[in-house]
Amino acid sequence: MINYNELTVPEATLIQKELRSQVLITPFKGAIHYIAGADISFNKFSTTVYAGIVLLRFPELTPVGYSLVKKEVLFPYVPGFLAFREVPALLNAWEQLPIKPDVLIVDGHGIAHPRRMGIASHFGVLTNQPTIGSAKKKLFGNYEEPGPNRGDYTPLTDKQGEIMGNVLRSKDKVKPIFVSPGHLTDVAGSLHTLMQCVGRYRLPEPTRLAHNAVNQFRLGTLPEGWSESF
DNA sequence: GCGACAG
DNA sequence: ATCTTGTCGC
Repeated sequence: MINYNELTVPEATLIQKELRSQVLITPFKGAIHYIAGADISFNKFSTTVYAGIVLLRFPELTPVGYSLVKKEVLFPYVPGFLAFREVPALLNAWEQLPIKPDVLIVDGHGIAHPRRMGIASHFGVLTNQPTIGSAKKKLFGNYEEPGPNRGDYTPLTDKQGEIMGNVLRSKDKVKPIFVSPGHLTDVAGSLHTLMQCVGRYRLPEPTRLAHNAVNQFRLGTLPEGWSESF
């Protein structure tokens, strides 16, 4: 694989345009037995990132274990190019998983991106894995504010009216989250699956647990590697 | 030129 | 993303 650390933004843009043709937006078939959440944590001004993937049983959402990996990253955070900063470390965490989930939820957007290549789509294409993008803020597109109750949602569209994903109120009266298909699933399917992952918090369980895990890892409370004890 | 801008 | 205490609303 290409070394993302030495890329320029123009070069990264070319890679996104190439990968874009490989993204497959199609209804997800089959049952989901395992689902996972991926996230990254780091200290401000540091080049060390702490990546993690938490595996859960589905639909119970009971955690099975987590994969934690530390890595040096030089590519800076540039809106629209998050994948070049976080994907390398996440791939290492992915390789370390003893069981691959049927679907992976990534913290960021899927095709709701200027070039349809958000981090969830990027990771999905590289691993040939069904992925869903779940972000806390909009990156690209237009939408109407969804209703105030849990479960209310509105479409996120591009400048041509094409629906890229949905804006979902995951909890009563909290800021909505942005859900879009990454790879090997579609807009309706990604929303449906994600809704089944929302518990009593704003963020879906896979993402929330992954966020907790990488933070504990960064702070030295959890060890690197694969572990089944929480 | 101006506003927007995942983590 | 991370750093942070109290504070407002349900």
